[in-house]
Amino acid sequence: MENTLVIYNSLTRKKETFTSIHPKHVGLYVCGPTVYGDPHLGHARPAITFDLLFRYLEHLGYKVRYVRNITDVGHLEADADDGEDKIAKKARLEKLEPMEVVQYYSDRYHEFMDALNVKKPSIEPRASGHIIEQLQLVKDILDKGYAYECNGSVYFDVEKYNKEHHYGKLSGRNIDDLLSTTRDLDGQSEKKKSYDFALWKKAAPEHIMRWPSPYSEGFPGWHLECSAMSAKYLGEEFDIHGGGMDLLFPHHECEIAQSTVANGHAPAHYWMHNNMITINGQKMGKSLGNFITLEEFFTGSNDLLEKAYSPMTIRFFILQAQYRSTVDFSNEALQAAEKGFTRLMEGMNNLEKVKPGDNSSFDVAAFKAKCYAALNDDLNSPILIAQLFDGVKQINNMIAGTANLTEEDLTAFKTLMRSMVEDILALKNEAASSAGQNELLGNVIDLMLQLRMDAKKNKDWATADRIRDELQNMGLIIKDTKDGFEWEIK
RNA sequence: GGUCGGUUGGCCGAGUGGCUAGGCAGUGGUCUGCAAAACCAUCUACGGCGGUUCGAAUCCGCCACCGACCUCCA
Repeated sequence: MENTLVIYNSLTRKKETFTSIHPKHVGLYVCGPTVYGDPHLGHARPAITFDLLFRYLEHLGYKVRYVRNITDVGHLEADADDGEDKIAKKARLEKLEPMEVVQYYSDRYHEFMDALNVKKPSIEPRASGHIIEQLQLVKDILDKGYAYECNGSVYFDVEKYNKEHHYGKLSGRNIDDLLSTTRDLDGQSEKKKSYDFALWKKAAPEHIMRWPSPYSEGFPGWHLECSAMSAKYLGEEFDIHGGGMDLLFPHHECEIAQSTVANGHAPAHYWMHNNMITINGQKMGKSLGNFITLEEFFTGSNDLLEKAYSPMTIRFFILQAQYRSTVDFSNEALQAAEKGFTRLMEGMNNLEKVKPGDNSSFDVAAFKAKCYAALNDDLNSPILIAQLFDGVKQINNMIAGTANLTEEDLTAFKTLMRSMVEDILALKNEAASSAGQNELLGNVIDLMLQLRMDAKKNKDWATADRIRDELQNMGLIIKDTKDGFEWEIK
């Protein structure tokens, strides 16, 4: 009877019933953005996926501590052979302080996440603010003998670790396969094995972002921040670790190895990975240069876009696919999502107008059970949305008088629809909010349309049509309804 | 090359061993001074070849194609 949330655990490759370590509390860690570029559609996917999880867990009554980091240090440039920090490189190009770049893109990220109605995490720690914790972790791993120092850099000894643990258990790899498939990278010659990874990296002379350490002036390794910060804020053992599928290997694999050495056990019980957004069947990503930024979506300023798409359209578009499936971008799909979203929002508006009847023509409890069943099955948002469209159909039928609910059932139905749409999927009516921003303008438009109604009553079609056409030319959408009119700003 | 995943109707996208996914588009209808919008109804499907089964798009095998990871990536 109680809600039983089942989530797909990447670690076991199975759907598992979710049980939190501490009753009624959930620790959730999600890999956040690297702030050296404008947020794009790919960033929206994990943010929205785990926002849904965050909201649903809270809805179920859990107290959730949601930690999502900001990576502002550390990652190596793929095409650069100097091992230069990404952020430092961008900073030099733009003649800015690295922290200025970080600040700018962090703000941009937050701005667009707000637009997408993504709830802020409980804690948003920065890698650069946790150098001490990361250095402690390096020392700990060194002391335990699972790392070695070479020319001021410290590397994790994968081979040694693999003797007692399975390095690759998350991503389904084994150490022998890795040997033959790793490429040449900077510092490869310093490492004992190509699959060893850096815990601390000595900074090249031109490197701006650097911190003192017992090993060298340098910066922490690529995967260390998440191990350090998750342990700091959620404990050595926590419930759920999330992130994009592209982080599964090596990033999360390395995290597991580091944390396992430091703490004696693996960090997270459940690992969740959202799939990628594709464009023409290919992953949308920075390295491929085929990404569309969120700003471009919202303004339509990209050649690939036929028009602008609102934040809620993007959110709905992403929620229309289950998080473990790829979503293929196309204008056709976006426009379909836009229309579907509008239909859902109109249904929600109509819900307010529904009057109770003497009996109930459909089963609210069964409908409710279907909604929860969808969410409980590994956050199956597309199924939930399909159910909600059934709800919309019922709303419209009730307005038309071909369906009805008793007062008690109607109250339950309204509560359910609102909590699903507004609280859990976090979709909101954009048209209503934009009109509400300017009361004076709204009143003027209402007056004009009232005059049009009068003209219609007098069969003065010329005046009626003129008012409609001119308002439309100004960018309004005018809709006649049975007993009046509706309008919105396009 | 290794590992993993996918292939559903015009498009997107769920799911399941036999019972309508849903949205968009299309078609028919209702409403309407006209138009738009809205609402109602409705058609087209499960990559190929074998196998298991009373029955498979759903399970198994093979093949084809696509993608992800193996390098920073959401």
